[in-house]
Amino acid sequence: MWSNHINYDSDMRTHQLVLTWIEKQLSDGQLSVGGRLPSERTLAEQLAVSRTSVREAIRILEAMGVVRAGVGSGPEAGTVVISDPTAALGSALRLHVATQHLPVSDIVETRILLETWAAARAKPDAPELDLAATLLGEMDAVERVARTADDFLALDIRFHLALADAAGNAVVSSMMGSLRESIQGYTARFTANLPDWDATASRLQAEHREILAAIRNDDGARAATLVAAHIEGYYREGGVGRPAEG
Amino acid sequence: MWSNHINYDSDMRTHQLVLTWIEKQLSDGQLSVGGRLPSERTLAEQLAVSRTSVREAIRILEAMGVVRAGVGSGPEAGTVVISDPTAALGSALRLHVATQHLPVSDIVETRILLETWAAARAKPDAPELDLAATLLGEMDAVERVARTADDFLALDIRFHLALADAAGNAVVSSMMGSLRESIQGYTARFTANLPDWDATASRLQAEHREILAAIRNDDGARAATLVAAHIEGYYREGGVGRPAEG
DNA sequence: TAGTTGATGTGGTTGGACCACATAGCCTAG
DNA sequence: CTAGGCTATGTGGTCCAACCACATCAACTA
Repeated sequence: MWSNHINYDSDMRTHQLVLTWIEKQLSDGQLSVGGRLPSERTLAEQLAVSRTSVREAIRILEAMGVVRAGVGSGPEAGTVVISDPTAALGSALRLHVATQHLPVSDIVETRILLETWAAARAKPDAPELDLAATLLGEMDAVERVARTADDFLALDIRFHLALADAAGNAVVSSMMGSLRESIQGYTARFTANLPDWDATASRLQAEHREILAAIRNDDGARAATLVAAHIEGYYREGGVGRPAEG
Repeated sequence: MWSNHINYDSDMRTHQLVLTWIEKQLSDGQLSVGGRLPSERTLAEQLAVSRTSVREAIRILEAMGVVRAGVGSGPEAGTVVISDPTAALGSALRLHVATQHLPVSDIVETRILLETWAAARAKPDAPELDLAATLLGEMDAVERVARTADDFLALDIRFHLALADAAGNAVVSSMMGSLRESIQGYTARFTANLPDWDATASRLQAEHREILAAIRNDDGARAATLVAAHIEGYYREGGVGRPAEG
């Protein structure tokens, strides 16, 4: 029933045939990250389909973050296999938020779930924590010099992603990134309306340091608690998107 | 007519322009689930692009689970807006697993995380639990009559998804579904090799009933513990350890 | 009245053409 | 001999004009 057998004579749409062929190349290891697909014209000829169908398949893979297409010649050109799961998940989540079928509150709630788990699981000596510490310093610098929320938030996102990465689970990392991306505009919108950004930034930084310290002390439970409070507090301060009572 | 304020950056690829236009229609509520897009030819003319570019955009939306394209005439034809986030996330995860950049162990781990949370959060009177109970009965019937692992597993998946749905978080539900889909072939592969399927099925059913009972008793903590043991035990029985990482 | 048949409109597919781009390599001026 | 410019080549990006299979509906026919 779940056989991996490919029926090339079925009523499958042409671009799906191409898609299946490429996915099989990936599964079999004949194509891997960094590798390049045959040119669109070559692929069309090999699979006996039109270039249009090949392009539709490639467009899907591009949207999924599996390939990157580049014009011209040289190493940057052609269609090359990459691996950017966050792009695909983020686009999908953003689109479905647009259809009103994915409440922002559910996204925030899921983010808390994943990030809390990551904080609890992160090892005190994870190298990603060094990056997180560096980012904290940069946020301090931004606060002293420019005091712009945008720059601070960009670093804040990278800090939280670094914490998630420290848990060592690629799926959780990707999902975290995509969740952030899908509500990025939403977050920035009410951040701009905060009454006292400097105070907020200072508080966020203090909380960041507490979280990092807890992880460094191997106190996963405390780190998780702090992370949950940190995120919930931030969104509550914006006066929006409070997840259901819990 | 379409006096939107989209930034028509000249460096944007044509299909992305179409994508942006459609996404804006969704955000503005001028397009919603159940609604139909203009025909490909009409859309091409309105946006002053080729039908090819329109089709590439639609192909992406289709892969993202945002639209469904149907030929012919009538209510089932045309390109209609749907909302199937699971399809997009599942395809993306499956593709990236194929590129060896998302370890199956990470997916299983994430599944345990999400499903444990869902079990702990599900309300005892959630209507989805009735469906879960019905599915348990059907699994019993399958076991008595046919004893095929495939049919049983199909119901098993629906049971677990029902539990996830009971938590009332659409993002978690979608992610759960996509995680299952992405490792479906993987799961079925070693299930076929289990030494005594009947015994395994009976044990799984007993555990299912325990989990459901715990949720009905409003004992979220116990339900979560049972779910974690249930999933971990299943994958362990299949002789699947954590894939070597390095 | 019941069945057939054609018109209409949908997405699906194809081949060909042209464009912008980026490299590699030849080729000329100095 | 070198440095610069120019051309050949190959890539993806875009567009067009067909044709197909399909599904409905309305007009027509027995």
